[in-house]
Amino acid sequence: MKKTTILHVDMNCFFCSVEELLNPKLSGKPIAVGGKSRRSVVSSPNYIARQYGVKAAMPMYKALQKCPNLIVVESHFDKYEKYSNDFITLLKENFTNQVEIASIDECYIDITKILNKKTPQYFAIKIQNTIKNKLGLNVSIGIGTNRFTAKMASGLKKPLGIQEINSSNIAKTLWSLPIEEMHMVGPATASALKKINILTIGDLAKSDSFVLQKYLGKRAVELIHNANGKSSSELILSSKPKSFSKRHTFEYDTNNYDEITNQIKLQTKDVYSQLQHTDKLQNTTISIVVKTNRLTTISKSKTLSGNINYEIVLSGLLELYENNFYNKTIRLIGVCLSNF
DNA sequence: TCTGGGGTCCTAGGACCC
DNA sequence: TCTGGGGTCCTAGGACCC
Repeated sequence: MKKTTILHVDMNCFFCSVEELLNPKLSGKPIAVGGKSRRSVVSSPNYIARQYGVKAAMPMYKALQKCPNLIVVESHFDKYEKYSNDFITLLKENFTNQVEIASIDECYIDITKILNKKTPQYFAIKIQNTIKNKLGLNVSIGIGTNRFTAKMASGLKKPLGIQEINSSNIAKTLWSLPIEEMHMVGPATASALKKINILTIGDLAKSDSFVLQKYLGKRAVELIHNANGKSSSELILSSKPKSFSKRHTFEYDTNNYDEITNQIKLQTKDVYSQLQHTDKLQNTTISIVVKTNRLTTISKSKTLSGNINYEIVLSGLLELYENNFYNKTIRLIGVCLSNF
């Protein structure tokens, strides 16, 4: 059986790169895509901004402290979506339809069947050139035998990098990295692992899955597999959305009934119109999400049986709000539709 | 005058059914 | 005369990703 070859293709600083394409005056300057209000954060900084210590998810005021001449550009999601669609279409038309969309700026490609004695590097270079020539965007490409190694590989060389992780170099490329740099290991898992002296991806690779399950539950097995370069190479070629949501952080915390319910109405309208493009409108779960301070999120939901329409959804959401949060001072309000 | 917004997946407890 | 066992659905919350 032929060995599977997966590429992970990642567009570098995607939002910023699109903004620079649309407005060439921005290039060569430190920029960050994100909101301009007092509680906004950075969605995407370009490489120049990163040199000043600006990072994604950083509060914008903090980014401006680190880089006073930072140019803040408000996001244009419709444009990013267009570039993202073009990116996927180019790959499918020029290479293979074995493409899994991982997010707005990245995908996995299974090139096993189109290799024909050529190397993965040959295709990686060809893909980089195609995206650069047709869209004007830079991509980093990771080569692996499965999604995990490909994903980790693309992160090793940026921008415009090509890196392979295979069984002969996994120890050298991956195992020395600190555990928090592993895909799917966030702050909570990293601190749990550090407590039991698992500090690097190599430590995790060599750890005992039975012991680790006591700390991480079922996830332990998959994480150890990944660290050893043995995860799934099966791509998910198409999937339907499982939920639609909207949320909004108020400029200042509020308990104002009109202000909050107006937000709920706006969000519901938006989210419901997305739902109409799906085929089924039955047994839908509606949820209200609230943040009372910056740390805690509370959600209240209920499942509506039978057929639904906009009026039923909106009155259900308003009822959830009134029954649970009326007169409470809140930081964020959100609505979510799921389970359809 | 600290930390957005849009998603996915998993887990745990309770209700309810047979 | 004091509570089995299997299964499913619903709800709430947490962790993670970009």
